[in-house]
Amino acid sequence: MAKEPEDTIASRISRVLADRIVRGELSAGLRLRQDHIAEEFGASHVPVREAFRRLEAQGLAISEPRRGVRVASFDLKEVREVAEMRAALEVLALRHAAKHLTPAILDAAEEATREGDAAADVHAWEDANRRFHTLILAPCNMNRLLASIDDLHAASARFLFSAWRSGWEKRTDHDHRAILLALRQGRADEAASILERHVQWIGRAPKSTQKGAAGAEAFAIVG
Amino acid sequence: MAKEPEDTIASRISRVLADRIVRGELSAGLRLRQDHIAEEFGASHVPVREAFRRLEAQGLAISEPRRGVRVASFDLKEVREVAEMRAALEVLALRHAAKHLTPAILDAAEEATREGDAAADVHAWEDANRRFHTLILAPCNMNRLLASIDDLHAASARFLFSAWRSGWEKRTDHDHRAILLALRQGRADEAASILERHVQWIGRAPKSTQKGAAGAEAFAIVG
DNA sequence: CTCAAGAAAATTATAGATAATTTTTATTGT
DNA sequence: ACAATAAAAATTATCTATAATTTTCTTGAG
Repeated sequence: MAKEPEDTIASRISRVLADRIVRGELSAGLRLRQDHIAEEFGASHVPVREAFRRLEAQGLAISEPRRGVRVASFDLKEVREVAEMRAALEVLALRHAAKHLTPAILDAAEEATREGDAAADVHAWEDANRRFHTLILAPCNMNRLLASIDDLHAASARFLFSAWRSGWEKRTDHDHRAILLALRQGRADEAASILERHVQWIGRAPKSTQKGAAGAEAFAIVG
Repeated sequence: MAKEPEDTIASRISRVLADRIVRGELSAGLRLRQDHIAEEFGASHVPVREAFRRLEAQGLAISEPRRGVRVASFDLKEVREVAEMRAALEVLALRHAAKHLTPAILDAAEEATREGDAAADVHAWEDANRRFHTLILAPCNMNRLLASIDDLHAASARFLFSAWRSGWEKRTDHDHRAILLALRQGRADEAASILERHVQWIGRAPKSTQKGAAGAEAFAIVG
């Protein structure tokens, strides 16, 4: 059969831990004890430490010498920072990707949007959302840029999952559709400017719910 | 006396190796053998591996499972990618920093510009250049953004040092001065747009030298 | 003389062990 | 009861050792 995509234990551990942090299974500030994690994965602590360095670079954990590693905390200010970085970088990526977008790619992105609209829970929505963004940006063919955007997506998703307490309510993503329409019509600049606005909504505008009761705790979570 | 700023061996190794890669002492594609590096630093290979993970995240090294780590290679396409990312992110940083800039900071940035103009070699110039950018951007107070910009600066500097074969020739940085003037006069938007253009010159336009002999090998190296 | 097999050396990835440090718990004096 | 302090436990950072893999070297067939 095919080789496992990950050869080293360290990369597997870092991927699993990153996923747990993003999904909120490991909450902010929690101490990550290398021996315990090593035991859980049936490994020694050496690969665990390597995984830690990776999480650190992704901004998902912070490490203090001799005091160990903990899950990175984040506040609204940081969420906005990530949103603005995403806006800046995704616009750049889209500008370069635009000329390489094919109808097939745009169809796939439209399908991802539909899946997002139909998503039954926040995780399914996030998955479809990420797929949409990746589909229209990947053709820019700039690996470093795409890697940075990926890390920022993870940070966004982390906020999304942590902020989402109540049930999931389906809705239609008009921004995604507007972006696709503009791209189909060759209006790349307009697509980019919608994307820029779209991404910046994260953690920015208070969301007006039907009850209006959520108050200051509710934020627009899109992107 | 004061504690060393770096407590762990791993971070010291990663800093030294990063510096060597950026300065071109370790050339692209070179294999980094953990035991040799460990021996040089009088350490075991465990902290060396942790340093590797950090260099990987910074884009200065690439690692293939079981095949070791080598110094990352880079081509002109990647240099442009980095320049465009820098442009996007530095503009964002400057927009936020602008309102916090004091005359004292701008004076220090002007001094850095003067030092750059007077620099006797490319390393001194790069040092002053980086100081200029850091001075005017740091007040944005967005740590994640600043960390990303730092990594991109390192990549730019690496290209600068590698491309610079001939002797250093002094010149006056008009862009830096124009940015400072705009900032002093409260025209943040104009400062940002000059900065955007300024940074993108890296690796972009062929540089016209007095001899005209350098040809396709010469690129504008500023920023 | 070139090229491919196979042996030898080097190298990676991981485990297990240890000293130093930090955190937790227990203890004592007020 | 409470704070300060001392003893105990846990944890980190690092080193040394080892199995598995890759690279290099050697050698023999065509």
